[in-house]
Formats: sequence, C-alpha cells, structure tokens
Amino acid sequence: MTTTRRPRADARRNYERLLAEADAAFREGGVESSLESVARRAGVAIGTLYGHFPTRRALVGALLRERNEGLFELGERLLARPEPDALATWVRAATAHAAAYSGLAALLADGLDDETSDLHASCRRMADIGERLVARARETGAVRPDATGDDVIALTTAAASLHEHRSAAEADRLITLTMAGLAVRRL
Amino acid sequence: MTTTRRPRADARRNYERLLAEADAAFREGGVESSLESVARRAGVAIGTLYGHFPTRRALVGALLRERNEGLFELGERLLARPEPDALATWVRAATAHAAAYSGLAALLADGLDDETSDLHASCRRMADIGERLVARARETGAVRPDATGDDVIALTTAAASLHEHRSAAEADRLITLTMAGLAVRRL
DNA sequence: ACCTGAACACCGTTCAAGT
DNA sequence: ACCTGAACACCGTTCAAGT
Repeated sequence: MTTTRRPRADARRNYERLLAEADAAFREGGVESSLESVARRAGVAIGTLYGHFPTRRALVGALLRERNEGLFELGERLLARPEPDALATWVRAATAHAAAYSGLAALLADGLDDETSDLHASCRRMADIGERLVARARETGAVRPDATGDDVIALTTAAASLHEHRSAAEADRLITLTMAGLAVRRL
Repeated sequence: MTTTRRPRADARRNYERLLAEADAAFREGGVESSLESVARRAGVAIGTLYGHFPTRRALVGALLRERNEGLFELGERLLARPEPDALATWVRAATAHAAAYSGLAALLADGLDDETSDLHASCRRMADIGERLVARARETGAVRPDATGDDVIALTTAAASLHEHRSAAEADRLITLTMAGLAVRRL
C-alpha cells in the first residue's frame, strides 16, 4: 500500500510559484516561452524547474489540469442531458480551451497522435467526448451521416489556431460555417 | 535611370545555394529551421546568409516567389473565365500553397496584418483574389450573402494549419464542410 | 561589393555537488 | 528529498576586418 507522502514545504512552494509564473509567461508570450525565463521569474534555478516538470509539455499539462476537468465535466453533462446544440456548444468550449495559450492548439493537435506527449491522455479524452457527441447527432439526423469524430477534432484545432493567428471572430465564424456544412443532410 | 547591375559571380552562386539548401531544410524541418544550419549546408558563413536575406521572412519570401506567381496566375484565370467551382478551386490551391512548408501557414496568417513582414504584399494579393472571387460567388448566389473575403482567409489558413498538424485528409475535409456551409443560402 | 567568422546575448537540458 | 548552478551544445544577429 503506497502512501502519497506530503512534499517538503519548499518543494511545494516552488511547484506553485513555477506554475503561477509559467501561466503568466505563457499568457504573454505563448507556450514556447523560454523555460529559463520562467525559472527566473519564479526565483528558482533552472534545475528546479526540470525537477518538477521534466518536459515543457508536462508543465503545460499541469497548467491545464483544472481547466481540463471543467471541460470534461461539460462534455459529460452534454452527453447525459441531450440538448439540440450540444455539439456546437462542445466545439466552442473545446476551441476556447485549446486557445488558452498561443501555441497550445499545435501542441494539442500533435499530442493526439503522439503517445509520448504528456498531453496525450487529455487529448484522447477530448477526442472521445467529441466522437460520442457527433455519433448522437448523427443518429438524431442533426448532422450528415458521414460526419465523424475527426471532423470535430479538425474543426476544433483549426478554430483554435485561427483564434491565435487571426482573431476570435474568424475562429467563431469558421465554427458557424462548418457546423452549417455538417448540418446539410443530403450528400 | 537605374540599371540593375549584374551581381558578382560568387554572390549569385551563394544566393542560389542558400535558396536551394533553405528549401531542403524547410521541407524537412519547417520554416523555423536554424539559419546557421542552412548556411552550413550551403557552405557559406552565417554573415553571407544575412547579407542576402536580412530576415527569415525575406528568405521564405524569396523561396515562395515562383510558387506565388503560379498561384496568382491561377487566381486571375479563375476571375477572367468564370466557372462554377472557382472559389473552391482557389481555396484548395491557396491552402496547398500555404502548406508548402510546416510553419508557413502561421507566417502567412500573421503576415497579412503585419506591414513589416516581407510576406505582407503577397498575403494581401492572395486576400484580394479571394475577396474578388467570393464577391462574384455572392452575386451569383453560389454562396450565402454574408460570405466575406475574411471567410476565405480564415478557411485557407485554418486548412493549411490542419494539413501541417493533422493530415491532408482533414484539411480537405474542412474545406468541403465549410464550402457546404457557405453554400447554404437561407440564413 | 561581397564574404568571413568572432563576438555577444540568449536558450534547452543534464548532472555532480551541495543541504 | 530537493535545490543549485556550472557545463555542454546550440542558436539569432551584428559588425569589424578582410579580399
């Protein structure tokens, strides 16, 4: 029986400070901001950052933990209590999530196929929810019969990338247009 | 009256070798590949690369010159001799162009608003062609009346980014779905 | 007119040495 | 158990000195 040991007080403090400063740095300069600068801002040596987060994606994953839980809850709620615009609601929420930091959309898009990515599990979970939602919409006839989970992934990552490189308005517009395209029943 | 002077033979050779090696490097490792490695591959000092191409985007712009001309010709041809699928043809060609190197879609998306980018002029030209094509499709009733040039830009850059981070198939599928959404006449 | 490469400032990542 | 920071390998960019 393994007990999770209480971490040393300074370790816990460093962990928290690193997370806070990484969040600030990534908000300002995107997810590819220098890790040295994050460590500097947090007032720890670079080795300490690597001690807590062995890879950049581990750090991003830790930052996304809470946000992820909120997103998954929404997904399960939409699956549990069906409503007409469930799929669109999901796509917009997932897009907002993937656009939390600039550069994140690319990391998530790559993470879905890359099993070594620290983001892989949560990417799979997002893909899974999207797939179940689109399956139900297909059965309802709300979307065309050839609509797939890949369509949902594609739209989500594409819209998040637009959010980053063009604007929130263009991202939202792409979602509207693509959802309209998905709603066309006759092929 | 300014005469374009014939460049020194070694300068011309270095220019060509830099272009060739940059193309190879960017194909393999994307448009953010190290410039030092490009200079090394071309067998010149790093200062020589900077002498010919003061910024990374100038180098990318030079690599894209011929490709760009082909694309613009296609655009003008589609505008001159209307055909039913002109807009879709354009979007697919522009997407393929923007997906020539990984990382290029982001550079082009940013270049459209950034007047200091060496890619700005060609981005504007692409946007202009897209706008004229969508205007005509709007008049024909081939697309919904609220379709804009921004929709075309958004779809193109989004699809190119999908091509890079997901697959050509997903990129193409997004184009199909969004074009279907644009074709919906009733709002 | 063009090329070279040292110089400067910066970064990712590891790991021996400390406490 | 965790932290430090030097060490290594690499990069972007500039510019004085050469030819």
